[in-house]
Amino acid sequence: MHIGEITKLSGLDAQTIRFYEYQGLLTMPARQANGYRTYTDIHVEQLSFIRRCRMLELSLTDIRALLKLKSAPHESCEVINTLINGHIAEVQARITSLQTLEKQLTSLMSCCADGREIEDCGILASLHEKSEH
Amino acid sequence: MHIGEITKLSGLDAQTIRFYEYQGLLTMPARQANGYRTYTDIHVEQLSFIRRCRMLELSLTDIRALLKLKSAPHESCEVINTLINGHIAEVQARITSLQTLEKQLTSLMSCCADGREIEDCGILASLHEKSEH
DNA sequence: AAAAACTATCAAGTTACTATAAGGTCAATA
DNA sequence: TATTGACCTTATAGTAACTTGATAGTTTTT
Ligand SMILES: [Zn+2]
Ligand SMILES: [Zn+2]
Ligand SMILES: [Zn+2]
Ligand SMILES: [Zn+2]
Repeated sequence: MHIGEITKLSGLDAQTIRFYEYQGLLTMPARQANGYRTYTDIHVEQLSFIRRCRMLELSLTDIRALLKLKSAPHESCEVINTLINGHIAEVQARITSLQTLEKQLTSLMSCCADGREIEDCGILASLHEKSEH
Repeated sequence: MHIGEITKLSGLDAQTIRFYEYQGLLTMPARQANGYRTYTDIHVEQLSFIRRCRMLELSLTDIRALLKLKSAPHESCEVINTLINGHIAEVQARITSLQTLEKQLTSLMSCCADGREIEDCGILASLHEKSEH
């Protein structure tokens, strides 16, 4: 199949698919005499795998690592657990950080009321305060 | 003062300060005959303001908007409230999205146990599943 | 005088695409 | 047959906000 059909099957943009190929995440497809790429079901599977990983916001580096591990089927899968756990930790840390941010922003909002002029804006004043560390 | 001193006062890297100048976020400092930038207390204040905004993860575009508003002190500050509220909404949406992600990743982790070989890894199997939409 | 510290500019790398440009190929239609 | 339109190709640049590196000129210290 050509690239147009695999975009439909995989839900990925043609440019993105070529990009993954360039990044070494996708087995190189065969080429026709005219230069067109020819994909197989294997490519569909590979792209589905990548897409599922991306929806979990795994980085392309992480995905590359997973793909490499798949080629060593008899090693321990502990590395995979470690990778996913590391990713979970990143996500949790980011949630915590954003929750702190949300509190700060909400508190900032409470510094101002409607109908003020900009020179009296409590939000701007608060952003200008010297206090910190 | 030179750039080295203002890095200490502002907590920002010299390159970052030059970058902000290039981005039009910072009043252009005077130059000495040798080309060295000369900063004043005004620049320290401007950089502190930018830094505080960045710690709240406001974008440089948002900061540019805030700086522009400051030059119109008699307009209503409603736009500022809108900007910050919009930012809060972004943060909240991202938190929600990451919490969903965390659940999915935790559920993924439960698909595998220690001591398996990669070909039997439940995580990899799960990432390969066709089910979706 | 030589070395260390400071400053300058410019270019490239980071992430994972996305968009644009310019052009070759193919099938169907007028 | 000519041409339209859909499809494919490569290459380049842009996104966000820096960060790193290269190269070079200036000032201060030893
Ligand atoms: Zn990760
Ligand atoms: Zn206000
Ligand atoms: Zn924002
Ligand atoms: Zn496993």
